[in-house]
Amino acid sequence: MKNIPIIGELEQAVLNYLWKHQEGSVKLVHSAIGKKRKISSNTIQSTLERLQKKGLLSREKVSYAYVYRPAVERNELIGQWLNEMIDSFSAGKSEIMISAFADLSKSIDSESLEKLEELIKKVEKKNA
Amino acid sequence: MKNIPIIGELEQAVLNYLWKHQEGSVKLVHSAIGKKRKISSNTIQSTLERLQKKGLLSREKVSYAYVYRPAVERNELIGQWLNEMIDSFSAGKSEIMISAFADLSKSIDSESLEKLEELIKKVEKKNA
DNA sequence: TAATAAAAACGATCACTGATCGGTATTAGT
DNA sequence: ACTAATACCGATCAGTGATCGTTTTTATTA
Repeated sequence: MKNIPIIGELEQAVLNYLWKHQEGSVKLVHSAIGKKRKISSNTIQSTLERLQKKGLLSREKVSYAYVYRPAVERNELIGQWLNEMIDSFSAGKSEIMISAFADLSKSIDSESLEKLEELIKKVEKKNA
Repeated sequence: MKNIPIIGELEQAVLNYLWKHQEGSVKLVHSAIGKKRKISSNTIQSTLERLQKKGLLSREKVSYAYVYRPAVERNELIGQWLNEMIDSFSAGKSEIMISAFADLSKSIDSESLEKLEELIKKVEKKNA
């Protein structure tokens, strides 16, 4: 649960692909995002391996190729990362929440607002 | 407004110090956090310079030493990072907000909850 | 079972960046 | 002008992401 790894640009793209498509082999991922970048299959392979070592992907051998899958949810990852950030800057969680919200609120939809309100009510009741 | 820099451990500590104390010279910062780490004044100095180059600190010459100050608010910085993170993972801002909130809600105080509620109401009115 | 083709594993290089510090150049007071 | 404090310069070292060529493994099939 320690060290949330910071990841590079290609790693990010690969993760995004896998979050969207559930799974992928070296070949698939290379076809999807490697070819446009004109990088070799090997580069994709080592990127997948790196992500797996970091615990962000899991893999399973199917026939004689690995199939990689995300080992963490996207939101979970961002949440952990945010938490780590907040802790290392010893910032107040509530304040961050609020100021982040003020920033993001421009692009938040009314449905989500309702969900947030519900959550808040729940927490308030619990704390009462 | 591009490239928000990721920062190292010492840089973090230095930033934390300056956020807490408003300002500091090389000497001061070194006394406060450099000595414990048994690192030279120069190391602190180049760290301050690096942060300044990144736009996270400003500085002003007082007599013949620089005084460094934070150029960004802590919350603002974290907010920007969070935003960048969310964008680069093309995640839905609303969902992130909600799931992050669910995570952090355990440690959020009632005062902050009220603030959040107010903010939400404001946004709702605007969107109405 | 031996050959083959596909994929994995290994390891090397390169670039960038944070941490670290020694030495040299500046500069503000006396 | 002299001196001490400080800034500036540049060098080294370590970690890591990106990149790829080469070697090894392995599942299939001839």
